[in-house]
Formats: sequence, structure tokens, C-alpha cells
Amino acid sequence: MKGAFASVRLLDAPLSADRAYTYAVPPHLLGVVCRGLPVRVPFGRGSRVAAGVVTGLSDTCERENLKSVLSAFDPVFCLSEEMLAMADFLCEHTLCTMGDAVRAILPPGAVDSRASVRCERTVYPLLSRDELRGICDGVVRLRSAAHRAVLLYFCDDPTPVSQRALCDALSVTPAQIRALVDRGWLAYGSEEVVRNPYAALGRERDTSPICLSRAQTEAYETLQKLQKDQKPHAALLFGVTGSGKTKVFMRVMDDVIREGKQVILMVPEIALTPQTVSIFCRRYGTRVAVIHSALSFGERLDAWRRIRAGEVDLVIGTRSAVFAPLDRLGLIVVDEEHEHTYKSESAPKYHARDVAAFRCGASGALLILSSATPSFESFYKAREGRYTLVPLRERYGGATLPEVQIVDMRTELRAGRVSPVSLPLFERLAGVKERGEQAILFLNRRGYHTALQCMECGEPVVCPHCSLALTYHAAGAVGMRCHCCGYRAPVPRACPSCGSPHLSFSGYGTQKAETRVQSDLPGLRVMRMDADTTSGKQSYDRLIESFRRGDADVLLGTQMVTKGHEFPRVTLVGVLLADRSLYVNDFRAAERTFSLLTQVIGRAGRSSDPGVALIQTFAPHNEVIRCACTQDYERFFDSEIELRRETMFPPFCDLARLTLTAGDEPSLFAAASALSDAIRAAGQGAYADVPMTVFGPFEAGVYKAAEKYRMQMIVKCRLGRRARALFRELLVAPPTSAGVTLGVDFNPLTFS
DNA sequence: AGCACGCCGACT
DNA sequence: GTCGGCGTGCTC
Repeated sequence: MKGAFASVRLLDAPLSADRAYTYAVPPHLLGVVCRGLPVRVPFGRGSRVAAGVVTGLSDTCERENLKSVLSAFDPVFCLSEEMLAMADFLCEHTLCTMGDAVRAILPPGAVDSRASVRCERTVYPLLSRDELRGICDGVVRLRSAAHRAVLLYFCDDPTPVSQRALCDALSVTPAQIRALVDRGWLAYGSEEVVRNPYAALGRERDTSPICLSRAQTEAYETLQKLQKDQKPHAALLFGVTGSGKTKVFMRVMDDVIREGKQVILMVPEIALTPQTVSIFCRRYGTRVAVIHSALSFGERLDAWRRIRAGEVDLVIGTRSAVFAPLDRLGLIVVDEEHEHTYKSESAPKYHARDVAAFRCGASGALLILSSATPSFESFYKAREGRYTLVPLRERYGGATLPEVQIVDMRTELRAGRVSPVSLPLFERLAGVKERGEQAILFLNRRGYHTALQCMECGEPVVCPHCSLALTYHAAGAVGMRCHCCGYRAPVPRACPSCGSPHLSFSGYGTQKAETRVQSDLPGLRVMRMDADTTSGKQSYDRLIESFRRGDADVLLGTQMVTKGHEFPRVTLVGVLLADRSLYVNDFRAAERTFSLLTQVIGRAGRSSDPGVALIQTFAPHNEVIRCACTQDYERFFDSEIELRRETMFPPFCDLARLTLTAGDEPSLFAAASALSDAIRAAGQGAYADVPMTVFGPFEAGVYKAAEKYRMQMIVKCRLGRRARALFRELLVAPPTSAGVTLGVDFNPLTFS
């Protein structure tokens, strides 16, 4: 009798019921049930069917009258020891349930308690794009707008798509799609077909050696040494934009794959373009899998199965790729490691960088973090020697930095100019057009909160405790508030630093900046790019392509215009108001602004022409802006890290954000005061050994949303075992009444 | 989370 | 006298 009893963790249990339950293993499942296997079990008084994962087997059990395991899921979804370790890591470090963790690790739909295999019908076109367009343009009369919408969708993207996703996206019914299939224009597929949408990109093989400069070779050799050592290591590949970091880690990837080990390359969503993917597909052929959020369930499942079956050496993907089921992992690269998209915003609220570090540690793999503007967390660790710092200081191929000019918008204001385009920028733009070149205008439109800024000295009004810019609130109690500690103050009449009465709400004139820019530049063809104009699946790539072809003179947009695209004809970059992202109520505002400005300045001067960058600001002497102009990360880091140390912010401590949500205010207030009492009591009593500073409760930045009211508390502490135990205790048995929910987020990246 | 048991108000 | 309100507590 081997393994007659199984320990099972349920996948749909709340945290309060999330522990191991013992079930009997029936004879027909003996030898089938093993550690890591997802199973179905009866649970609760009604013995309803619940999904769970076996975490242990034993031959004896003290208890009597145990219920029995009902059945097993497809053994392909059996969690390996490494996956179980990752699940435990997620539970421990994000306070999520086992179900949240397992669902992050397995492909979607793998452990739904009902079916073990999801049958997903897909739809794809049988006609060419031109034929489809012809039909839409009326060669054949179409009876309904729905039919037209579906055909137009496939004109844009002819790859198979799940029927459900298509119906959701276009608001059409399966019957309407059936009509198009009946006419022979479309056809049904199913998930049984193994789709690899990127297979075509790997046909033309690139086996050429990767040529490195001297500086790159030096960086590569350092990484190679760490990789050859069988022990786990973490390295921070730190190089200015244009220094060729990709080539360096590609050489390491080559080595790892040649040794028969496997690689995960993580990239931010925005950088996961067909161009990026094709570089790797050409080199590693069909042994590449790509994972990102735009894949259908079926495509994700296909990729997952191929990886699990050992058919893949390289996984490229966004943050969820960190869980790829590789069993000979040799290297994880986190490219642009400072990007905030690596932090998950929903349960489990993990940071992919932390999971990658844990996974590399467990499997003896090398971790490479790569960035021109590393996160403070990572650079601080590198400075402390916990990561190996691998600097890459030269720009590759002798490319030079663009000439950077700061435009003082206070002067513009005094001269009576209210346009978001300053006179110097206007003149430069005219010159660019004359020479047939192109320009990028960057609008760092951040959020919907306004700070108060002095128009004389350029300083913002800050919180006396946190040194963060205060946010102006017009709703409820009018005044200034700190989103990090809850401090409140009336709107000051004069600037606290210089006494000038000329205070202005930041974002001065930028509300209508986009339309103003277009009307101020009548002779220029302006292309706008932001979340609104790039809503379609491929419209982002199409806009970029169109601008590259020269369909417009000026590309005007938000964050998106700053990310890794090469525009050879761009010789001018303008930042409309650099202060905009500097004075948001967030301790990472300076770090983010530096990173954004550095990247956008790097957009100019990539070609033979060094190019020009114009930075418009009301704070021309601000250290962040000055450091970004000279691309001097280390100087910026040295000054900003002191501020973090003085005000006690990460990386010198961790932050825990507790959020209370309720449908009515009285129960919210009651819960808030009960939670506050509970935390402070724990800090004095059972958890007196955990040093912490408690802020709040105070209203969340967005107090009311979707008929719910939200309050929060911030706890500054070291998130060690004991502190996590405290928050777990609060979460398992919240000191709140019914109708109030409590959530915990460790080291959140946003504070709105 | 469900789904029970349990103890107090308006109905045949 | 019952039917049913949702408060409290457990689930192998």
C-alpha cells in the first residue's frame, strides 16, 4: 500500500481555508496520483467538486472517514518540484492563495474543476487580404455590419483567432460567423492543431557569429565566467542606450543553449514586436516559444505544451514567461528590468524580477538584468555587491549623444507665450521640415492628478514627511494631500521655498497640448500616438511603420514614442514639459522621469547625425533633468539615493499597502479604524520585534470608483518572515465587518 | 468562497 | 403554529 493518502491544497479556497486537506487515494488512482498532480476532490458539507493539487503522499493517516480523490487532471499539468517551489514562493511573498499561485504557473484553463481539456474553436480566413477587402468594399453585397466587421478584422490580421475572443471583441454572434464560414470565406479550426504563429519567422536562418566591440567583449567575458560557474549568480548589465546590450546577452544565450541548457528572455510588452522576435527566431529556428498577453488561450496552451515537451530552448515573453515549464534552465534575462510592467497588478501580485531571482537561485541558473536606467532596487544591490555590476559605457559604433538644450518655460511665460511649443522648439521644427527630416514630440502625460508648482523658482509644494509632491484635491475636502502618508494641508498662497505668490497647477496648459501643438504647427504633418490611437491589435505597429516611411513629419505621443524603435530620419526630439512626470505624488517620480527623459533623448542621434533634443521645463536647474540631459545615471543615482535614505524609502525599507474597499462609507470607516487598531496593537504586542512605521488610514488617491469606496494604510518595514506573517494574519482573519474587503500589496509601484 | 446550522419576525 | 432573514463557523 504505497501512497494511500494524499495531502491536497485546494485551488478555489479563500486564504482562510487554504491549507492541506487529507484524502484517501482510491485503488484505481494508486500509482497515478503523485506530488504536484492537479486532482478533483469532494469538498465541504455538500461535497461539491473542487480542484486541488497533491502536495504529499503517505501510507498512514490518523483521521477516519476521509473522503476520496475523485479523479486526476491531465498529467501533463503535473507540477514539477521546481514549479511547486515557485508556487510556495508566490504564496509566501505575495500572500496569495495556492490557487492564485498555481493558476499563474499553469496555462489558462488547465485546472478548471469541470473539464480537463478546454475545447476551443478557432476561426481563420480562407481568402487573401485583398479578396477580403474587395468583399468589404462592396464587390459582393454584404447584408450585415457584423459580417463586414469580421472580414475587416481578418484584413488586418489573418491569423487564426478563437471564436469566443472574436465574438467578444467585435460584438458579433457565433451564428454570424457561421454564415461567413458557410459562404466559404472563413473556416473553423480547433486547438488540436499546434499553432506556432512565429514559425514563419524562423525559416531564414541566421548563423552568423555575433561580432562584439572591445567593451562588449569585456562585458561578455564577465558574464561568461559567471555562467560557467555552476552556482547561481545575478548580474546587472548596465549600459547606455545604444551600447549594444542585446548583442552581449545573445552571446551568453548562445553559450547556454550550446551546452544543452535553456533560456528565458523577458521583455516588456511594448518591445515584443515581430522584429524583435524574428531576430531570435532566425538564430534559434523553431526551438523558440513566444508568450504574451495577446495570445489566445489555445495559443498559450500550445506554447506551454511545446515547452513542457522539451521542444524549446528559448522562451521569449512578458512577465508570465518567468513561469515557463523548462527543466534545464541555464539563464534568465530580464531586459529593460526597470519597467513597471514586470510587477503584476492582480493576484498573485508578484514582481517577475523577484521570481526570476528565486528561480535562478533554485536551479543554479544565471540571472542577467539589463537596463540603461536600472531600478534603484537593482542598482543598489549591485553597489552592495549582491549583484555583479557589468558596465557597458561606450556607445556602440562610435555613435554620439545628441546635443541637448534645456528650454526655460518660465522665460516663455514671462514673454507672454502660452503655447506648449516654445519659440526655440518651434524654430527647430521648421528647420527639420525644411531638410526633409523628422521629429518626435514627447508628452509625458502622467495621470490625472495635479501638483502645485512655483512659476518663479520651479519648485513643487511637497509633503513635510515624505518630500513627495502633494496632490491637489478638488472633490470632498479641498486641499493638498500626500498619497503616501495621508498628510493634508490647505492650498498655500505663496511658494514655501521662495515666497513667490505665483503658484500654478502643474500641467500648466498641457490639458489641450495635443490640439494646441497641431494648431500651432500648421505646416507640419503631425501623427498622434497614445493609448487612444493605438487601441487596435496591430495599430501600434502600423503607426510606427507609417511614421518610419515618412507619412508624417512629427510623431507626437506619450510613453510609447520613447520605447526602442529606430527612426533613422529623426534628428529632433522635443519634450513638451519635463516637469509633468516629475511632480507626481510618488516616491519613484524622479526615477521614472529620469528613465523616460534618458530614453527619449536617446531617440535622437542614433544615425550618423547626432541630432538635437530640446527639453522644455519650468525647473531648468532640477538635478533630475540635468542628469538626464547628460545621460549621467550614476550621478543621478548618487543624489537620489541620499534622498531615499533620508526619507526612508525603498531600497532602504519595504512598503506594504493595505487597501480597504467597501460599498458604504460607515462600514469602511469602522473597518479602517479597526484595521489601524489591529496593526498598531500587533506592532506593540506580538510583533513588537518587527520595526515599522504605520501611516493612515487615509483615503486612497481614487477614493470612489465603481460604486466602491477605498481607504488605505501604508506600512514601512523590512518585509522579512515575521512581517509577512503579520500581514498574513491580518489577511486570514481581517478585523473588518462583512462587505468590507482587505487587500495587501507588497512594494506597489503606483500610488494613485 | 459555499453551505450548513441556528435563533428571531410576518404569514397561512 | 411555520417560512425564512442572513450571522457564525467549518470544510479532510
